[in-house]
Amino acid sequence: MKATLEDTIQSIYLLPEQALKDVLEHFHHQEYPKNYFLLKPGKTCKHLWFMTKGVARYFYTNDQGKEMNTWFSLDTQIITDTTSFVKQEPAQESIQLIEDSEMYSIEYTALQALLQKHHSFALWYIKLVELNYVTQIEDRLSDLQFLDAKQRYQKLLNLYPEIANRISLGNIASYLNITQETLSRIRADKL
Amino acid sequence: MKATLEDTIQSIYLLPEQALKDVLEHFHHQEYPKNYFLLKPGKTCKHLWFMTKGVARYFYTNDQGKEMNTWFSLDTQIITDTTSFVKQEPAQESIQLIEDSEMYSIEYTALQALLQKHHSFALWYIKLVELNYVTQIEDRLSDLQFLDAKQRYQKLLNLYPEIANRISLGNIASYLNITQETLSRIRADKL
DNA sequence: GATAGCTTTTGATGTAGAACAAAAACTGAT
DNA sequence: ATCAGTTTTTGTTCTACATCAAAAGCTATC
Repeated sequence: MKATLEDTIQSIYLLPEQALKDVLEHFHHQEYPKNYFLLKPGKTCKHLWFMTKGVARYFYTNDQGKEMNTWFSLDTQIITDTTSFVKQEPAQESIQLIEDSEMYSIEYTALQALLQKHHSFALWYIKLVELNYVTQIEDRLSDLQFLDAKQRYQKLLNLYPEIANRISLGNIASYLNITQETLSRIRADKL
Repeated sequence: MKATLEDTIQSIYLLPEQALKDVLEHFHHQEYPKNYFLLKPGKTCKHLWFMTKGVARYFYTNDQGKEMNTWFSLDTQIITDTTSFVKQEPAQESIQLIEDSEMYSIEYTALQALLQKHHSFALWYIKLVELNYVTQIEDRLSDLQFLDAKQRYQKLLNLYPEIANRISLGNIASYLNITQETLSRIRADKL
């Protein structure tokens, strides 16, 4: 059974009926094909997306032109380039879909207006930022600091059991900050 | 010239007079000596601190008992264990002062009450979280992913020119995720 | 079912930084 | 000034993972 946008919103922080109605009117449903770019470097991130189906990857392109994944969003996650979105300044990373995907989105300006208009929505947004941005990033940070490649891979598998089927080895390796050769050896249990 | 607590608060997001007054009444001034622990693992972080003078380090103790620094706060920064504070669950890390320090603090419950009471304070807290937590952690995350030890050290020196005088080599090395031997060699320019 | 284009695996060699050990340089208290 | 404790430096060896190269396995299209 598929969660509705309303369920997702209410699960973050309960909004009174009036505010909820107003908020829902500012979200728009969209479908995008595999390989579509939600964000490219140099562009300012204008949206907060609630993905309902699909997969996205976040990546940087380094000086040698190599793409380095920093994050994946699977199915029911929130997507945005936090730094670009909150500061409304040009992004440095790309966000690209790696499956056909469906999502709801709200624009930065609409979000700001709703934050000013509804005290309850401001409290909702606090929960969203605290739980979805802060906690997630901190987790990832401590993984990078304390775990080796194999442990990071196992933790990723635990978090997203389907990841091995839906995301290519190269993309996962890049996220883990190791080469695909190393990840292949980890899978074959030679490391 | 020393910034007041009021200046610091207002620089994040301007509060109307009534809310500001109410907020200021819930902050308390404190002084703690060098080596004092603001937080120990297993304890829930109940405070948000605004340091006005001093230095703190954040660290984990790993299974082998080795302390690993994850962050420093110098002088005018905001201190808290974000994950423990926002979820009100036991912390995994320690926060310890490495100089005699002065700060203002507000308690979790007081903060929550103020968020409910003042719409403007909720908007203020959104800015605080967006700029002080999110942006900072994301920065650190991308450093860890893309820069080698020497580049990370140079960036740290750039950000806090006084750090080399106020924080020991061992503590800095631990933060950079390298051994003190390696940092010593970087300083001597042998790497 | 042959061809082309990806993706994954296997092998050999190289390197940044760890680990261990010990010396040298500070710091501070007596 | 002297001794004890801490912090920093120097030297050697070791290891996780990178890099380069090539083979093997998929998948899709005509």
